[in-house]
Amino acid sequence: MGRAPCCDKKGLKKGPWTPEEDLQLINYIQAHGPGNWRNLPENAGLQRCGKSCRLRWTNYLRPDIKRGRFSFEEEETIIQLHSVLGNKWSAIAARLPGRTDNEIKNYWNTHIRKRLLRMGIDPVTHAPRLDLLDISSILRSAFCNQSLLNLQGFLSAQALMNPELLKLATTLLSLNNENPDLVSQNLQQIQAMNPQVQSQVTPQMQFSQFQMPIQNNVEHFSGDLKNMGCSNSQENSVPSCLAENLMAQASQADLLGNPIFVDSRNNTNQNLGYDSVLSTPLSSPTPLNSSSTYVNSSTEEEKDSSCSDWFKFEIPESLDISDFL
DNA sequence: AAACGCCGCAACCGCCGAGGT
DNA sequence: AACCTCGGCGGTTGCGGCGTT
Repeated sequence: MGRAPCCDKKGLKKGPWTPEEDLQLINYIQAHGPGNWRNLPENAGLQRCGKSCRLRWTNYLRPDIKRGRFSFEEEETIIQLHSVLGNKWSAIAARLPGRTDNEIKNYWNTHIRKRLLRMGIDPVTHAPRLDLLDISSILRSAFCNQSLLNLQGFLSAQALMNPELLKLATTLLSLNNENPDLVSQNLQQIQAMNPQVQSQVTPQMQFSQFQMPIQNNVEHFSGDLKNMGCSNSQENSVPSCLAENLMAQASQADLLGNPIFVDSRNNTNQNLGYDSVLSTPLSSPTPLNSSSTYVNSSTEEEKDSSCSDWFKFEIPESLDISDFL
């Protein structure tokens, strides 16, 4: 049985709301409350359907609506929540007081989604796009923009997604004969986080001291690719059979590229990004692992630059990386 | 200055689930 | 159980503003 329209649409006005209509709606709701949206237009003297009134009120006229640019913290929150909730805009909006689902949806589609795509991150899975992951460009970008190479963050956040990247990083460090202290320092940090992982590669590199979950994911992931009979997806989206793997891998690092180190001793994450998201009360949104501040007047390019920090890592000045570029 | 194209956002559309009868 | 209404949600559209040519 076909559904009856929410109201008789004959003679009802559509399109942009006028200030007079807005005032009428505001005055009515302030005096009587929304009540039954279906009957509201008639009672308020508006030539609109109830649905239009409700949308106008909830998305624009509500007094607690926050207008203006999204802050960096809000943007981080949206990205993290989207990675968990998907396109559940209302659920995301519930954690961003003053923001509507429509506004968040628009902001995602017009800003965040495009930025993620530019960065080679699939906005659906939040994993690097396998077909576009260009190692040299990532490295070039990072090396040009930053003189810092945070090896552990780099490897944990990115190498686990791509065995080639892992190999490249290994080679990178192997070139670092002139600065063994840095290698030692990084490895000590890694070892401190995973003391039980045994060495599998060369003694000087000891890359297997990285987390076993990473290794397992890489192997598992490679296996999936083999099973699919494809080694390089042509599609933007990740094949559905890979989605779970990718999400699992993505969960190893938060969206700022900060690795979520799994402590195999007690099986807890040292970076509780998602947990903090999920446990955040509705009334008190938190910056979600952000120590940075974002000025509203920043440009999109500045935001891109900020996001380039996702690939930030430290690199010693003595390390010649030109061979890779 | 005009034409054109792109982009952002408000608003609309259609579907769905919950709840009432 | 079947039907109906309503509110809510996500996807899509279309208009206006802005930049470029």
